[in-house]
Amino acid sequence: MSVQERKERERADRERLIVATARELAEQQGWDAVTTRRLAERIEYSQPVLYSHFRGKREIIGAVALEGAAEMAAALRAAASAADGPRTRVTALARAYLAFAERNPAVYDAMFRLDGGLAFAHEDTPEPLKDAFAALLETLGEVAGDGVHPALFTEVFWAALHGLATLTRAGRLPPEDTEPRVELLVDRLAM
Amino acid sequence: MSVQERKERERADRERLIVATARELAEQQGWDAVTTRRLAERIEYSQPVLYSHFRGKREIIGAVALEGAAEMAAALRAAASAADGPRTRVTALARAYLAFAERNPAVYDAMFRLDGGLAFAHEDTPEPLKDAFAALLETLGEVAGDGVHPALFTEVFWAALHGLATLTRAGRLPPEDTEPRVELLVDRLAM
DNA sequence: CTCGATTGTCTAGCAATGCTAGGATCGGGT
DNA sequence: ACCCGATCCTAGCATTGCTAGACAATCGAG
Repeated sequence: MSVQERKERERADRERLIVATARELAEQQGWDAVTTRRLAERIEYSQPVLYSHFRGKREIIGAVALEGAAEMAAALRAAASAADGPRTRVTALARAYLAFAERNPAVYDAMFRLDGGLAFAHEDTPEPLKDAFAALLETLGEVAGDGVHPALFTEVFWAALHGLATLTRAGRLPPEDTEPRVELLVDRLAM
Repeated sequence: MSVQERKERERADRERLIVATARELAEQQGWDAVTTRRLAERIEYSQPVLYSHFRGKREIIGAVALEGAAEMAAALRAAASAADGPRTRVTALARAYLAFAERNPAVYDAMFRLDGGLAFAHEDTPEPLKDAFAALLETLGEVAGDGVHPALFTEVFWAALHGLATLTRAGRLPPEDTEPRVELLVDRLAM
């Protein structure tokens, strides 16, 4: 039985290696550079091995997205818990969100821009994604205001952050004024 | 001289045909289905003809984006001018923006999601893009509030709209609650 | 310890993609 | 009528995601 366990462990290790390598490569040279061949070469296996772990490239992107979602949730909670007072927490949360997007552009793309074959807003939404939304909700729910559904408020606030993140990264918004944008957003939206 | 003029006219016609066909195909089957071969077949020319008009696929996407930007600017202005009172105008503008994104998903993708090789927020930003932003600014500048730079306010509001549009289209947000989201956004952000 | 079977991995190849070189063909000007 | 240039197409390249089939290593049974 121990033999089989070792094999499973090795398999799991290799799967982690694939995901980590894909992420690394994407952060270094962009997702376009993440081809199955290059990825296979980096992990020092042949291409078909990838397909014994994942159904295809999409699933690899999805795996990176899930890993990123977990990290993001942790980062958001850490930032929020370091601040006190609901509004301060919201500001810290917003800054942490945008900082995460800026520091991990490839991961952010995997989560929200690319098609990782993940389901959202459904029953079968993967746990890390639901948890990342929950992390937002925890802090944002406090400042939704009377008569406003916390989830709805969180969606709107999240959409605004997502818009800022993507438009900035795509060069649609000059990056210098990020801070005043955050302040304006929190000032107006949070009650 | 007339011969040359006719040729130029025909060339311009064909270029419009290429852009229109690319857009149509993208709206019907998504941008993934817009391959140079399929596109060439639809316009009843061979592939290399495309490259005598555009440097590559990116530029074709860019052309669709510019066309879309002009349309969007017109749609936004029409919606805004049909409403009176600054806040009502903003609501109308927001609805028009999201409606445009929903009705022309491929065009919206070309404008903001895909890489069309266009420059933003620079000197050399194409006119239609600057004009679309101007259309937003005209209406949103009125409700920026005291001491808030109209352009900055417009950027934030735009980012929020963009976030709602993309997250909804990507299935990240359930589409039913779009209207209350818009109301919340206008309620809080507009002064 | 040996042998068959199963499991795992790689080589080789497919169809589709964006893009380009080279030759054929058509038309206008002299 | 002829030539020359513009215009267009056939054919092909390298790269992509993905897969079939051959090969080797490993494990369990006798």
